Amino acid sequence: MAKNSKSFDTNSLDLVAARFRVLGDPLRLQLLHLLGDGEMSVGALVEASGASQANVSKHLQILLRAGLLQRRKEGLLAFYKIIDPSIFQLCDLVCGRLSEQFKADLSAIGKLRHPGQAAE
Amino acid sequence: MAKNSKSFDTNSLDLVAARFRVLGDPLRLQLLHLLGDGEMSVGALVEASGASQANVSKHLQILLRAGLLQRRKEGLLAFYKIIDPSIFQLCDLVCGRLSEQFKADLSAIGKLRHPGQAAE
DNA sequence: AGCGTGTATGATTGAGTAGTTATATACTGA
DNA sequence: TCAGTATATAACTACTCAATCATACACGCT
Repeated sequence: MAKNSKSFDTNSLDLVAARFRVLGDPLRLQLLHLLGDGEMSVGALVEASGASQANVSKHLQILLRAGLLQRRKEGLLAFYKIIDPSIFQLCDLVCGRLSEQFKADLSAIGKLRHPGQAAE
Repeated sequence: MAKNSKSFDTNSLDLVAARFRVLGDPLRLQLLHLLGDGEMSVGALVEASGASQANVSKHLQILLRAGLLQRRKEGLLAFYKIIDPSIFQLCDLVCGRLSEQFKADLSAIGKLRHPGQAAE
């Protein structure tokens, strides 16, 4: 019998957390977004992102090893593309939630100016 | 006119990445999962998670400041609860994707043992 | 072969942060 | 008031990791 009643073991939590951490970098999100329109070469991603070649390449490896990207070599060029576009659902969920929070925060700030009978 | 054609400015990417990073820690995911069944006190979370009181409290502050949790004080106790259960959709998406990848990896390993004309 | 281009990678540095320990704060009850 | 309990926080350590620089690797060309 398990010592506690958690329905997830530590290992699963680590895996999910690691996946979230892969998405937790602005440059990686930008690369994913750029690849949303289709396959691109490293050079094209470097130019479009404005980041250094070494840095772009390194982040592409991280996304590749995470199983989010696919790599195809053609002559000198390496083309990357998104394997499963469902990641964008993740980003959309986060974006939607963030903008909701912003709206709520703005509303809260508004209320601060009318501290009337705030029944909180 | 924007200098480039990216549809996201750097700031939005930072915000989304920061939100993903909040979810990128196993203990925070565990706390969120525990809170999935409803409001809990810090002490209860400490016991259920097995982590130290200081650590649990710190991670709760992170989730609180991120706008994922709500806090209610009752006497000595502090109760936390999830504001928007839609975060679990995020976790579900990630879990689903991860298990798909595992299945694919297993299948790939299987193919290694029959390098012949493996027709999947 | 050597040269040039595109991409990957090792070494290093610096920033961020998870965990611990100890302490501070807030509340309850005697 | 003081003692005790629940929670938050400060100081510290150790680790992770993003960015840069330099270099290695892979491929096409002449």
